Amino acid sequence: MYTIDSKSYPCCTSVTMRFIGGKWKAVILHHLIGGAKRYNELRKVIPTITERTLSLQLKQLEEDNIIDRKVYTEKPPLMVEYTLTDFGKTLLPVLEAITQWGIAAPDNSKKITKN
Amino acid sequence: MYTIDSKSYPCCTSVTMRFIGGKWKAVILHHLIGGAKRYNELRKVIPTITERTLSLQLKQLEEDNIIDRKVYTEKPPLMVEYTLTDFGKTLLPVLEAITQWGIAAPDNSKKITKN
DNA sequence: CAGCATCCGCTATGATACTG
DNA sequence: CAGTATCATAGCGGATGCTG
Repeated sequence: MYTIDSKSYPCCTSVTMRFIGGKWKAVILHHLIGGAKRYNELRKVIPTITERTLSLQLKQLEEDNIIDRKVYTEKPPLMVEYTLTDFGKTLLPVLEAITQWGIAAPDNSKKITKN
Repeated sequence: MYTIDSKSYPCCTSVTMRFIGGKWKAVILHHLIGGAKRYNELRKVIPTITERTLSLQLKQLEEDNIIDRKVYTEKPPLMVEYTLTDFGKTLLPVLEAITQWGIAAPDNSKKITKN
């Protein structure tokens, strides 16, 4: 049994899902593998996420110390960059496995269409 | 861009999360890696899941052709076994990566307590 | 044993408009 | 540019009781 922020998780698998579960977190992290990205750059590569949701997910990832948020300007227009922390980088093998499966999946399931 | 059941997914990562995302699916699959398990066996190894949720998640995994449901009796008491399908087994590398990260995570983050 | 039925609150996600 | 505010909704997950 594991405890995170006063909540219980029954096994190691559920611990991982606590950090990268949900609809968007793995996708965001996937796009940060190549290096730092700005808020609007993330929006462009994930066109179906809304501003609000992206904002909330980034905040949570930052709280979990998986990504780092750096502000480069004092006054508008703002310039903010997001990068993986060292802890976040320990997720690389997981993200890689998730990505590879997603690439191969359309060949293995009729439900998935690539277009 | 990918399409599954008339919904759009912006990248391969989000496709994978469509199948194993959420709080429980990866946990359930993790416990099926070793072979077939019955409904109540799953409940025992995942004590914090409710009957209803386990039931719903199993149904969804079955619909996605990730697990197979076999009924071995005609009349009560019922005997039902769940196993990974061949398609489900393609998830093994992903589940393995998720599990390994969960095992190592408490050493890398102060937020996680093992007890 | 392996579930379904019902009710319900919470959280996640979304649409739109606005701001430092 | 990088968000926040507000409002709204859908689905997840839970509690309890019942059934073939």
